[in-house]
Amino acid sequence: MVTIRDVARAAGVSVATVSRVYNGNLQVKEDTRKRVREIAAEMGYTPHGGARSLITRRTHAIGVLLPDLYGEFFSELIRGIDQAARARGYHVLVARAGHAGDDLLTAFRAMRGRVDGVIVMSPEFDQVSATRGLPEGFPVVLLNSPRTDVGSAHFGIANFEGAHAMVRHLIQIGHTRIAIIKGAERNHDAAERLRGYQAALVEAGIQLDGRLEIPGDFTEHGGYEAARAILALAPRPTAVFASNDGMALGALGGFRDAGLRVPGDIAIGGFDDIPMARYVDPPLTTVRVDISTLGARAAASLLEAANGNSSHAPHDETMPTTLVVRRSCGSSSS
Amino acid sequence: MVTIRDVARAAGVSVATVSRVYNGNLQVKEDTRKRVREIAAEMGYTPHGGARSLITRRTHAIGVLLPDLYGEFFSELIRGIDQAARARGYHVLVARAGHAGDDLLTAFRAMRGRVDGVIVMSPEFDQVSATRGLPEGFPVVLLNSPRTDVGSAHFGIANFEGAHAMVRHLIQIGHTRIAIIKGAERNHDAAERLRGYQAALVEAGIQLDGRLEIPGDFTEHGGYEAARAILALAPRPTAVFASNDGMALGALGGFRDAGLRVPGDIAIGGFDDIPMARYVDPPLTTVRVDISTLGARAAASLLEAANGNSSHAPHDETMPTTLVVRRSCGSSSS
DNA sequence: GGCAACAATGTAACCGTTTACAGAAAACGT
DNA sequence: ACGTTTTCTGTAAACGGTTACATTGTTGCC
Repeated sequence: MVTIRDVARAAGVSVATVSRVYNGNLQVKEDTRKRVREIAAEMGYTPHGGARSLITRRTHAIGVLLPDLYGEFFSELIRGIDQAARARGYHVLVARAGHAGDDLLTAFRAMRGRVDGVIVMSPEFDQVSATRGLPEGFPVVLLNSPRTDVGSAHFGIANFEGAHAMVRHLIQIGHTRIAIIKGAERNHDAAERLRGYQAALVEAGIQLDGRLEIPGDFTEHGGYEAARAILALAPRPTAVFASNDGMALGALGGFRDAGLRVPGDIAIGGFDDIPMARYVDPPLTTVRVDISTLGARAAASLLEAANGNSSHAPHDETMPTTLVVRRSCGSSSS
Repeated sequence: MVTIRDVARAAGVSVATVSRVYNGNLQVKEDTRKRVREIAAEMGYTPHGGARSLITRRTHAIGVLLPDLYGEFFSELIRGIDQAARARGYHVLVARAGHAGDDLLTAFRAMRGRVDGVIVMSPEFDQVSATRGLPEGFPVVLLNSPRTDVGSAHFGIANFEGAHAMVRHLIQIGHTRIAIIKGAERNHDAAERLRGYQAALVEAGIQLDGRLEIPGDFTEHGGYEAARAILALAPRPTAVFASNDGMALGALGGFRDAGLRVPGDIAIGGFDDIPMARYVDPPLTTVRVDISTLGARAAASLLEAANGNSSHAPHDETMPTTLVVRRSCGSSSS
């Protein structure tokens, strides 16, 4: 591996000069610069990023800690983050930071000295506490987590509003007995969506009924199971709000296997608007979230903080959601 | 930011001792070790990965260069890579290495000193050449690229065999006039799938017809456009093999918009078996590829090479594919 | 008690860069 | 010709760790 010293020796200059050439420092005579460039190219020299960042204290990379790497939600998120990062000349280090206790902390440690800041998504309440005891002043932005004093910024989704809009829509088209398939326990997004559901019902003067709040886990399989639980209810709900599209899809399968027609016999609404939502039969009414933009915004905010431009106070941004009406609920004209 | 020297001073030992404690070196007395650990924890010390890797020459990270970060193919790939990497204590650095000329080379340079090896996916023929002029001995595994002498290993998909099996299936259930929607130009996977299609036809004694080879670009929109081109053909093909599922979905929409029934009026087959394939109506007959395993295998191979265990000669592995028959082609019983 | 062997720790060189500071050479004004 | 400034280049000290080697303190053995 050829180092800056090898190049310097070959070009008959000092390492400082070579370094200056590579950093666009103007204080180098034109022909010296040219000679160094040529020799370096010839030798196949590439500056060692690690060494450089040791002294400059900038890695030009940001870390992303995610609970999971599965599915379109994350691919969209990473896409948005990468896009914003690369636009500013930054790289992206991705890692799974599991659900297990100190997993997050371990991942954090591993990133020390490798990244200029971290985007953390840890929807589980307790994990955020693990974020404490991290080097202070280290830029962190939190995604979809309950607001805390940790982190320089916080980005989230309008879970409450989205769920609220969805359920209000169901009520508007005539449903009064509406079940919800809840998201994972101790998950912040899930809790907010449940709140939105309840608020919409209360506003419409509909009595809350705990039996209509079916446990779920955000997986397709969980949705399928939930559908069976719903079928056992008497009287049967006429509509179901699944806390995410994955579960909505599972429930769709469950109902169909039981011989019910959607939306004829039972209406279903989801949340997220994953690309698949448009393709199922019937197409899924759901709540759209622009995930890649969420990621891009988070990355942009992180990089601002990392570059000291954190002029503005701790940032807290919530991405709006929009209701996307398709056929799985029956249109309002039905 | 607290360094190893701060800890050493506070604990009244030398930096060497602290370092030894953190590297599990046994040559440290039990109570010294304990004291150092306590003080370090109290001060919130975290070893600086960058500094460490400078001298150890191991970063415990691998880089992944992808042409795109969009869709389920990549999310699955990254998931597999991350899984294999983390199982061995490695991290993953993801970057888009665009289609533009020397983009790949730039990305490569940026990774120098940050990763122990790189997984490169560059289905475009010409890009691989850019891979030359990289530090020799640097572990690189190529994904879905034409075989070359570059890189320590090569992983791919059985594109030819998969396409061949798909088309043979179409022939078996009675089709003789079969169109193909081709993949992106100059793309290796696309070229192989086309070869598989042609071979299956030739084997069945069916005359090749260039007009049945519709251009495509692997996007859903491209599939939609291709469907319109196919409808203009006379006589109309009775079956279409789309070079990937995205285009198959687009074509499905195109045919439906034109009032055709699938598979009644025209059969469609795809390639990849993205999760969505199961959910569309009718469910898509396609060729399954285990993408996350592909990623995991590639990562495992890379890490072996990076750790000098490259006992075996340059590795070349092809992931098998399996035909998944669903309803979009009509079953063989039809 | 003296000496070898061993265990625990310290000293300092090194990894590949950047950059403050200093020195040399060239250009300038008088 | 000479001092002064300006431009270019070199020297060496960081950055935060690891590790070969040297040093010190113990123990075991005769």
